[in-house]
Amino acid sequence: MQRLQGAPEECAHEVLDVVPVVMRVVRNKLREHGAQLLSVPQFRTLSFISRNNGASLSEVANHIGLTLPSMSTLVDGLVTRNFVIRRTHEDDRRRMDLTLTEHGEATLRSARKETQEYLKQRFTGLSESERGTVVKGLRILRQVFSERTA
Amino acid sequence: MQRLQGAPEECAHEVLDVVPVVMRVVRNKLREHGAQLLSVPQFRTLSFISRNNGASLSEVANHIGLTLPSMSTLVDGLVTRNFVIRRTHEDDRRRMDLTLTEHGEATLRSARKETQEYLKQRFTGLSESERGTVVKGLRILRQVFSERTA
DNA sequence: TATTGTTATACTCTATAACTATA
DNA sequence: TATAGTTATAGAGTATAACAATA
Repeated sequence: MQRLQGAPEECAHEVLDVVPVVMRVVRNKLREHGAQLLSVPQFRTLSFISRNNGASLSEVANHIGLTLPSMSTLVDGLVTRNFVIRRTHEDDRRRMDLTLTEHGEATLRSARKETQEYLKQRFTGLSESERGTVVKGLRILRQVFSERTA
Repeated sequence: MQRLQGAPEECAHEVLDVVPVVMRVVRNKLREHGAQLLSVPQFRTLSFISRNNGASLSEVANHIGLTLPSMSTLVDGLVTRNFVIRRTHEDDRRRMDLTLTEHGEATLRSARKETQEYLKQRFTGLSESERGTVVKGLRILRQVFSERTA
């Protein structure tokens, strides 16, 4: 079965098999992050808002891949925890402008750092070329799964 | 930034960035599976039991990476939906023997097929060599993240 | 009327703590 | 006493349906 490495079937199979396993490690690591534990969607939401200051709720929901009500609830939690500031947009009062607080930025930074630190360790056992393959593979996956194919 | 492809940092960064995106697509696809929608943990649990007939609850929990209570609840749902048979072990009456029903096997098969079918499509746009890279990268990831490092 | 967001409701996921049954 | 599982409880994630406010 090693010979169909280039087949779409094999890609599909490996994705279904491997991605959930990696995901679980990432989730557990993020959740360990001291008192300020973050779920994966919370982490991703903070990341997005940090990169897109003043984003609207719809924009965030769309990017993260949640429905609007789900994102509304999620952001609500982030506001309560003082990670996010939510104000109505000046011109269009239906929209919300989302930005991170200082505390939100700091939490995001340290959560990202801790998690990456941990993941990094896992990769030190590999050869440089193996790591290169991992990075290339993931970049291709990002491209494949970022397209809004619905 | 393209030049540090072989660095552990870059692996960590890509994992944190890309894996959640792919995961979401997989989850949504699994959940679309007709009336018999499965969550990712449910799907993985059915897969494991199918491959390991008569597995105990602890074994399943351990493999999937859930706590025993969480797995107990999850399996409870699968039993209710007639996907799984749960009986006490003959010799050690503390243990549970888990097996799939015919219906469970069939559901698993068709959920896997539909999801893989969908994922496959996404990969048809790639070159054979790109797909090879994806497969190789994922196999390395599996190896890295299967080790019980805690 | 169309768009942006929130609220209500309901399940699943998940953990920790406390418990029961068996060995 | 140690092991295998369950039950109780609680918070987060998520969806759909119904609603409110603004354009």
